[in-house]
Amino acid sequence: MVKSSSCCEEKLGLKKGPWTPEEDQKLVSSIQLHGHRSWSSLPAKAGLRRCGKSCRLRWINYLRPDIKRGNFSLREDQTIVQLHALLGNRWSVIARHLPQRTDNEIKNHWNTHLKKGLIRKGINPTTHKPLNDAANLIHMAQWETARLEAEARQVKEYSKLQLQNQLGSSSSSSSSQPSLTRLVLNKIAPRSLPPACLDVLKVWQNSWSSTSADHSTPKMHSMYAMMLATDDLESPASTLSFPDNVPSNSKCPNSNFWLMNKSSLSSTTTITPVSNDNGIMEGARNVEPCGNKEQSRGDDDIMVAMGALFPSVRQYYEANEMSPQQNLGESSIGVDWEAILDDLVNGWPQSTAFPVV
DNA sequence: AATTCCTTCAACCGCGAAGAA
DNA sequence: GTTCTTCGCGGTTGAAGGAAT
Repeated sequence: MVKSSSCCEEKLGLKKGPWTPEEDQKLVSSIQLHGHRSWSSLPAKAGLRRCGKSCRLRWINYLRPDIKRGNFSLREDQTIVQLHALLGNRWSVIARHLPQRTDNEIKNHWNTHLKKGLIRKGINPTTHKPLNDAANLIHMAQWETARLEAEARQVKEYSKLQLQNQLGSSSSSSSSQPSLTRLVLNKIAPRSLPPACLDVLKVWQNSWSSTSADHSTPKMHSMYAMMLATDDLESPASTLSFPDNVPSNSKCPNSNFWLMNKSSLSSTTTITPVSNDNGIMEGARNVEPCGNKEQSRGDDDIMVAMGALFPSVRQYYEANEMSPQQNLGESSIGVDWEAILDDLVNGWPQSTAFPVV
């Protein structure tokens, strides 16, 4: 198969394809000497006729000294499957929890081994639910319905806001305000309220109640994993995303849903949902903050979504005067996502069962 | 032994995000 | 505020090698 050439190699005559031992040696020597702060200038320094991108990939996926090669252990397989159930195909995030493995290696291992293993066991590798699970299809449909309703309401709400803003500020020219249509088409609409999570919660509640009857095998419902695996409670199919410059009056009063953002995260206080024996999320527990976590947590968006969810969940239950068992405990802003994820990987919540290969 | 089919995984590509100019 | 450059990510490809016919 003939691939189209990338931007650089055709013009500059750069080499592509498998690396030779000589090229590897040049790359390693150069990185040892100069580091790799600028991949674009590295090939020239190293005397390589490769593009910086190719050098970076070769180093990260193959030459880096802290890479563990060889077969994946059962423990690693389980970790990958569990994280995939939570995160989806976010290989780079998954790779952070397997420090000696690269995202590319994990991705390949998933596609060649783990995915097939799940299918053989009758588990949908995308949803991590049993294949041909009629109940799951219903839940998916409920999820999608809730999402569409929430998005429609958000657009409607924003339409009102736009109108109010335009009427209120005669100084702002119409051209500086993007049209609603354009906003929708460009997939930029603000968060308006009530938050989408409340729609989601209805679905979620149903999903829990439908499974909680099975006391002998409490399960973490896929809806939960699905929610975790989405950014800010959007479903994987969501077409909306949101800018940060939403007018403050469009945000939810009496809810800290919107106050939760990446910059608000700290490792001081923690909140984690806890399942009771019936698999119902019933409270919070504190988790000791992790030690020195060098890696950034900022891009773990789903963890932000998770943190954003629980205060709103609690409020939803309180507003609906639901039983204390279904409350979700105290809200807090600082969340130690590393600890939560570690807990999940290491078997928490105790009463929930992830699909394991 | 020759051929075809299948599996694996290193490497490439395009895209979006972030930062610099 | 806009344009350009660089980086990082996820999806995909295709060469190589093994298995099946």
